[in-house]
Amino acid sequence: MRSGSPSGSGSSPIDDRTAKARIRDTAIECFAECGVAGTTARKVADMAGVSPGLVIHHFGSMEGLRAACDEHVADAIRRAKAGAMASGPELDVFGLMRDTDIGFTGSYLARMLSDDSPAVENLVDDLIADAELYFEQGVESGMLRPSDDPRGRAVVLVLWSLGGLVLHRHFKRLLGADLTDPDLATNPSLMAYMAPAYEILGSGIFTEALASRLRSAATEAKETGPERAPSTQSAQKETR
Amino acid sequence: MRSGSPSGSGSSPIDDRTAKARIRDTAIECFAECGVAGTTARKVADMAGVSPGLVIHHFGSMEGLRAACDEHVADAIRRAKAGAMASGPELDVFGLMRDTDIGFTGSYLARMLSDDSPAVENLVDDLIADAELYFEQGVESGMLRPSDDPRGRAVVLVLWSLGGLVLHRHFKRLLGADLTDPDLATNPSLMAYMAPAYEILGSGIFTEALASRLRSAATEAKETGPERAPSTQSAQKETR
DNA sequence: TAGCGTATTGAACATGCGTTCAGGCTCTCC
DNA sequence: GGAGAGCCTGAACGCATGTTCAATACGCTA
Repeated sequence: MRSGSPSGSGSSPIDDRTAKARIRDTAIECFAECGVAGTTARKVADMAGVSPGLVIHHFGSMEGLRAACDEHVADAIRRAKAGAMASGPELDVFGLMRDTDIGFTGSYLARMLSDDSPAVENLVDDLIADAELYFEQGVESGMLRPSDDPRGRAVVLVLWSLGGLVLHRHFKRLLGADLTDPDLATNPSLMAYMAPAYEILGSGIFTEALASRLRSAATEAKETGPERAPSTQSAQKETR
Repeated sequence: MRSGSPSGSGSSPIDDRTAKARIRDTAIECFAECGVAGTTARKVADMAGVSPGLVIHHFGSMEGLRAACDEHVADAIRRAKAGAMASGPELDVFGLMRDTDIGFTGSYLARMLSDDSPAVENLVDDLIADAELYFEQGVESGMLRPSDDPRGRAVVLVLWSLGGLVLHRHFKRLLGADLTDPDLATNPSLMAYMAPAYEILGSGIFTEALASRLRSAATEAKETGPERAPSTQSAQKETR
């Protein structure tokens, strides 16, 4: 097997990555496609063309490999976002992966978001902080409506978007839109998702009649005191 | 160990479930808490107070157990929804779990949604069909705005909601709202999630200025022809 | 009471896993 | 040229897993 040493002459245009980098990239692909449980050291080793022992030698354990992948993907997304931010703020969070050039970033993130991982937690926190900033700028420039709870709105919108990414299989099945497509930016099928999403974000779904009813119910609930803690839903369920 | 036969006199108020039912319920709890990978036949058997062999004897294999749990949870949700529908349609999809009295339904669903499972797929399809119906009724009664794409809107809203359920750990961490709380209906902390959600669904987040800009960009894109396939985002990214 | 079928056990099996380790290979530097 | 360091292999180990199976306990029917 070829050594793939980075100190080589560079005459080989095929694959000049370190074996360690190759293992990491392969693992990201494998985690994204098979999930954490379906990814074994032997499978990664086979796909990367190395021995199982080398996987452990470079990353200490499978947990270490997983952590390295988390960090690498989080960094890639952060870099992409930083680049996007430098060239102008964005108003939406749906195009998170747009500028990330690593193909499996979306699928990988989709897998990892539902697990517990410090790196992913930090990434989510960053995305929300960024979104809150974007939204603030959007409000100032008159593009976005102000919110009673800017942070809450950012959290809900980012997590809805990321949740949609996690459920990308269902979106693909139901709308034909693949949110993890590496060529996200140029994929026309994405419109099946974006159009309804922008409709909702554009004007909401409630009519003014219902919205005012909900508002009055909420204020009423506040005045009655929080100990009754009636959910907003109760306003809709008065027929029951 | 006690037999737990269902043909008993019924004098034992402790647990009159069949061993098979006990295994299934325990497995749902275990799948919900530890995920598919973390759930082993021995662990389920221990928690249910039976031998590992009995788990396989009743369900054929771990895959069979998983399928039985899927079906059971899907049925429970469907039953709850049917009951709710009989007493009046609901306008939102956030209270999906509200009437489901089995504590781990929410957590279980959150785990299973991101995997592939025919039972869960059917359930999602049903939820979306129901939501589309609810929305239609809401439009007719003047509560909801009509949509250019009613099905697309239903798909996006249901999957955003379910995606939020999958990411419940992040919601809990960031807003303190636990979407998988068995006592969802009476949980006041849920407001931290519901308030921003209703704000977004109430009036959207775009101002009329941006909305009209997006609309004109979309029609322009349609007229230019689909072969260029510019995404809606391009309207926002003209500074880049 | 005898017989039968189901429920249940606990020991066993094969498999695949993560991980370890002794050793070979290939560079680099003295 | 020789020594050393790092990369890498492949066989091995111990372990946990899903599953099988013979044997036992129980409850119902005749």
